[in-house]
Amino acid sequence: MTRWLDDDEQRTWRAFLAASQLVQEELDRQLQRDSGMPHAYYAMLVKLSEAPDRMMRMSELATELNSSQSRLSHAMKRLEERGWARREPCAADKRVSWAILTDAGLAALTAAAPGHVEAVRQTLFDRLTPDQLHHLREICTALLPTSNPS
Amino acid sequence: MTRWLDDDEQRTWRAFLAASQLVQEELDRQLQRDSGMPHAYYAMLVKLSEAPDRMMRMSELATELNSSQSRLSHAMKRLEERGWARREPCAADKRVSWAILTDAGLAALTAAAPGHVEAVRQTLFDRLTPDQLHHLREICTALLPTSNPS
DNA sequence: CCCGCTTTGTTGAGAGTTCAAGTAAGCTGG
DNA sequence: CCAGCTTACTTGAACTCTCAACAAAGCGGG
Repeated sequence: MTRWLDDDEQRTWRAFLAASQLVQEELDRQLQRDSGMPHAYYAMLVKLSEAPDRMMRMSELATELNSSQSRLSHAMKRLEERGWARREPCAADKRVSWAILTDAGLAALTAAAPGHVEAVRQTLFDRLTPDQLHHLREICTALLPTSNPS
Repeated sequence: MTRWLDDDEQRTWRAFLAASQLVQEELDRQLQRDSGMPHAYYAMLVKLSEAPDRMMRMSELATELNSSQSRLSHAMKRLEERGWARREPCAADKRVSWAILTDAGLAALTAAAPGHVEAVRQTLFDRLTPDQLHHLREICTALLPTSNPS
């Protein structure tokens, strides 16, 4: 007995799918084109830049980014190759790697940020009313796992 | 003069990003795990199944799926390998390929649908109130290009 | 008619993601 | 204390996606 979607639900679902894909792809394309990095890398740079001493444990970074450890590990390898980040072993717990944002990485982030923010405005904020933005935030918060500790 | 995001906007943006990634990844994972196909393939099967004679031109399919032609072409190759679809040249316009859903493809879709719909309910509909769903639909519609013919 | 532009679609290389497997280190109960 | 479970992270293979380049067919003005 499948609980199929009715017509209204279908339309809502497809609109949500299309809109979220549109935004993600638009943002990814902008960053790739203008700054030569995918959005996933940008997010890593942001998180690291906000951390004390610009460093975080790999697993902590993965958690905050809702990323798999595998993905993060591959991505960090690329960031290291570009000189945007480096890894250091942790003396206290030898399983742990510290991910550290380098000066070059911070510079890359600083260079990329204005164009990215502008794109975010154009694809999201400029298209919605303040009321809609308020609703959107509540809706998205409701969808996130921390708000649904079932 | 970058129009930076204020604190409120930051939170809205990050919530939206996290929520839309969560839903997309959850749905993709469910389909891959239970039916051995990525969500992109599922969407192709759905569109073809709704088309007259279960066939569409490649470019039309790409447009409706908001997909690049390249992506669609690669994906269609896979679907053909699995026997879920086939391509036929169009006599009227020799540039065109018809993408056609096979019986096996329809069967695969039919088998995958219940689990997918259940996952959609669990990750989206069951977590939002009717009011929120209404708002969500309007918000997503506002984000889509057809509603912004600037 | 035909040269050039557009449309339709494919292909290959490069890059990112996923999944499963593997390594190494910390922890825990008997 | 040590066997076994868990945590942290890495690796390689398979797969998808993107981008640029390409081919082929329609189209349209001179």
